[in-house]
Amino acid sequence: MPENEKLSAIKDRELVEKRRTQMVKGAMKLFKEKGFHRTTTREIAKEAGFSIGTLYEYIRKKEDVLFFVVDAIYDQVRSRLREAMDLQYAPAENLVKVTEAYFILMDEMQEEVLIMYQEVKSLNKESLDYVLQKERDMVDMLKNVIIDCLPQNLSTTDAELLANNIFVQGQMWGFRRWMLQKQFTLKEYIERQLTYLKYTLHIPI
Amino acid sequence: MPENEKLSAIKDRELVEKRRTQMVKGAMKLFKEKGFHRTTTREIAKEAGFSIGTLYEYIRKKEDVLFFVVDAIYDQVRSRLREAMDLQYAPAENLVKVTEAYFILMDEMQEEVLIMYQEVKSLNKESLDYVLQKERDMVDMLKNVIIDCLPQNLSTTDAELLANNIFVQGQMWGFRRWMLQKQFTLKEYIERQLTYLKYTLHIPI
Amino acid sequence: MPENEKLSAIKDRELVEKRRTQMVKGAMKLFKEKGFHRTTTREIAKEAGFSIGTLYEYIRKKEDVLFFVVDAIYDQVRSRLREAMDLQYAPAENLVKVTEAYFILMDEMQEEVLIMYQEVKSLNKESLDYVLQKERDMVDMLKNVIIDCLPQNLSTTDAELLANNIFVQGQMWGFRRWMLQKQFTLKEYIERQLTYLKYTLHIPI
Amino acid sequence: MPENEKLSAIKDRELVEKRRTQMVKGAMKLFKEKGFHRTTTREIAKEAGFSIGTLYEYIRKKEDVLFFVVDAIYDQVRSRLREAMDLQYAPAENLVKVTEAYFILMDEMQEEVLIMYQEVKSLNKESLDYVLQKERDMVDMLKNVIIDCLPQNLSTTDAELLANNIFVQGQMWGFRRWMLQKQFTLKEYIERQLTYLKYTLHIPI
DNA sequence: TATGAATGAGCATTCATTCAT
DNA sequence: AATGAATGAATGCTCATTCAT
Repeated sequence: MPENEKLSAIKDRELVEKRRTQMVKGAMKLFKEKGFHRTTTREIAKEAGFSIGTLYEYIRKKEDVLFFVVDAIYDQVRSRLREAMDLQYAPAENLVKVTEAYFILMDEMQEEVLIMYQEVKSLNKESLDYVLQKERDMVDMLKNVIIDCLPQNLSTTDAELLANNIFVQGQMWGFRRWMLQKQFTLKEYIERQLTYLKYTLHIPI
Repeated sequence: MPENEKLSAIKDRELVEKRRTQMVKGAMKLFKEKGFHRTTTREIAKEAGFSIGTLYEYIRKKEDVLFFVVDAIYDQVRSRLREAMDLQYAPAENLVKVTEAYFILMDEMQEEVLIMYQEVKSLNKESLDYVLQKERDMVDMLKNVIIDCLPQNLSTTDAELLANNIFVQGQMWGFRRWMLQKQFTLKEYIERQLTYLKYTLHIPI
Repeated sequence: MPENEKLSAIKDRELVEKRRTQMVKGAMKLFKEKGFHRTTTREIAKEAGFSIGTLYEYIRKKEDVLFFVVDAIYDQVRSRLREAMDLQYAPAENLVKVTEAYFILMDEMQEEVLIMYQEVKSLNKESLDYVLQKERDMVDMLKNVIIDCLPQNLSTTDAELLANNIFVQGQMWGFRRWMLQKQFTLKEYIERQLTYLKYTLHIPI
Repeated sequence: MPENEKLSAIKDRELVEKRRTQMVKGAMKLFKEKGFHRTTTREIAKEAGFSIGTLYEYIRKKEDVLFFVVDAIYDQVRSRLREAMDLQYAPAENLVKVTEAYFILMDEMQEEVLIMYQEVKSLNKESLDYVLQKERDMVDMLKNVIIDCLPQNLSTTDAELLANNIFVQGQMWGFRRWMLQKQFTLKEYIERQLTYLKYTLHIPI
């Protein structure tokens, strides 16, 4: 968020960070259980371990909590995705490793991803743009990994679309769990999706 | 909805149907604009063309409106998907036609699909199960079309997963429009996704 | 208030009138006791005899209550002032009678006048303009009565200023009661102020 | 204020004085802009140049700030009025000079006078009495000047009432500015009011 | 059947005041 | 003396739901 700084009346930056962490942790739990709209600011404050008055020393509006939560989720996903990309392999192997890591990550963060999908619309335009840019960045990371494996008949534009496909396939493991997780184990799911991807990219199985 | 019947105090079935149609139409418009939580029952009644008192003759809780809306969306998608499947072609051709039709449909119903994704969590367990069953049915329809084109190395389980992939790729055209619709026209999007699908299914381009 | 109509969600005009009367009566009592800011909307509703929800069916914001109260006060003053002017006397006599009536009126409405003086600043610009116009109208009424008694050396501009003087002298009987009402009875106060006025206008005592 | 001393926990009298001056200056500015109720203690502290904690070292309740502000206004008016009275003229001339000075003063202090009129009711009884006594003192000063010009047919009681009239006419220049300052310049206003006063007191023009 | 006035629990947000440092 | 983080009671306002007509 651009004017991150102005959001809090508290001067001690470290304290702000600490309280925000408490807040995000508490709010995340509640949002998972009942969604943003059904969670009250009082509940958030209580779950975070401080009073409603204190909560409002660190935010201006309830919506700010949502922003901090969504932002934290994105950061978490991104940092873990980066880790996976730091291990350098040969292009095809790298794609497999990164995709696997991403799918495993999405499995672990199912609830958080659901929050993003269902509540993001409650953010204001500015926060939304900010957050969507983070998503674009992550897709770009995936895209670059794909580009390294691109066969001659596919372009970087294809890489972009395929990155989106993988991205959404990772998310769908969580938000379609009622359908997918009855049919597949995570391992099976990953294997099959990777197989389809390899066919598409003409990578030998 | 299982106890569809109990929902309304009104006896005249036709009237009930008429009022529900009005209600769904009005509510859909409002949900598209501001989501379920931000829409009030008063607004729904007004948009539907009757009073708040009358609205409550046809529902018991605000949530019922959401159910009717989501149900109507599913029915709409399903019936249009059926139409597309009624035209019989050779298996591979059929898959292409049905997928194309589905993607075009998802393009037209972007807003409605967004409602489903974002508000479904507000349904109670019973309604949710009912609605998810409809989604399963539709995935099954797609799955069957895929099965007819399945190469030897893929199983019906793969068909199921691929059906899910297509299903979500259709939806993602709408809910990731901020990313996809800047890069692709609908036609391009469909062509590319079909190409990847063909590679996966070993259908010659 | 210009868009008086839009202020209420209730359709029955008569009921609106009735409820507003209740509301104004209750609010006036509370404002006299503790002022606008110290009075809560809940107290207003209770004093008016209905629930907080009902109160908000008849207003949009707390400030609207203040407007209705101030408006009612002005209307009351104006209508009683009109009555006094309807009795036709000779010019000088008329001025005396009207001024007397006005002072008596101000004595009776001390509390209400205090509300006007102390709370009017809480009205928004539009309401304030509307209300000040009413005050101008009343001053004009007084001015016209004075004009009929004007000696040669005074102009209509003087009449306007003298009208303002009388107007404020009437109000000051209430808001400076802690000083004036210890020294003078109302009768004495009126007599003396009239005497000074007669000297100024060269009316023989 | 009677227990002026008890109000602050700070021992150093000079410091107390300095802080109060800062506080009054800042609060006055804010009260002019938005009134007492709409100004928060935080804003007052900030405008005064210290922290909210420090503010509360020099007051006990928010209301105390109002008292200090009103008290300061009264002192300012009184001291300037005294200055004007120190220049000794002949009685009639003196009255004119003092009244002129008072009107000019009221013109300069319009905003402050408005604060007094509109917020004084928020003071507690004790502070109110204290403050009203100051107003009485000032009226007395004016009264004495009038007494020196009194014609035979008017008593000291008349002098008191006429002092009140002048007093309020000075204030009304500010609080009825929306009406008066469109019709008159300050000079015109003063001239006319003085003329009426002279007629009343039988002072030759 | 239809209406819409009434209700009040519930919510986000504010702000005077305190107190440990 | 000064600071500013913490508190929570208080408040304006909303809105799903009911029910008398």
